[in-house]
Amino acid sequence: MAYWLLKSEPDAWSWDQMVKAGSKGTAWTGIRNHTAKLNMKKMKKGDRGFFYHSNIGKEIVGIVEVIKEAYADPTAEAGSPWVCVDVKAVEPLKKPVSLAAIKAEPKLADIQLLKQSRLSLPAITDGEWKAICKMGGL
DNA sequence: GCCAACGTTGGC
DNA sequence: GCCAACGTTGGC
Repeated sequence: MAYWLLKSEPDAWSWDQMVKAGSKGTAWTGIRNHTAKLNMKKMKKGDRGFFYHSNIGKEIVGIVEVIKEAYADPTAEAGSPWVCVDVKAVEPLKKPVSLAAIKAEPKLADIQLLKQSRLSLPAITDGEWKAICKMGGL
């Protein structure tokens, strides 16, 4: 089981919309970055990810689960290499974990989210996952 | 194959 | 609105 962090601008797609999509989930499309694409191809059904609000909020608000592995992104040009996955909301964090809190936590100093701030799909290690869940009250 | 210019993301 | 990080493009 691997862990990920999915960035989304709440203006475009928020946690509330993720929850409303229910168990059918939604396609997480629009990734146009090769590092993120490679990570997406590693995502397996059942993997979990944090749902992070970028720009507005700048905090982790919930947990999602991969329900469909990488396939051709329907929002990309036909024949382009871009892929997407389907994810569904699992549960919200009891207490959102802000970017400031992540930066302040020594255990999270090496987290890819901070190392590559522009990457929309960083990986999360087991240790980081546990630490953030705890910070989020789970 | 290098590097400058430029565009985009995302935090502040 | 600014700027740092960084990916991409295009000239050489």
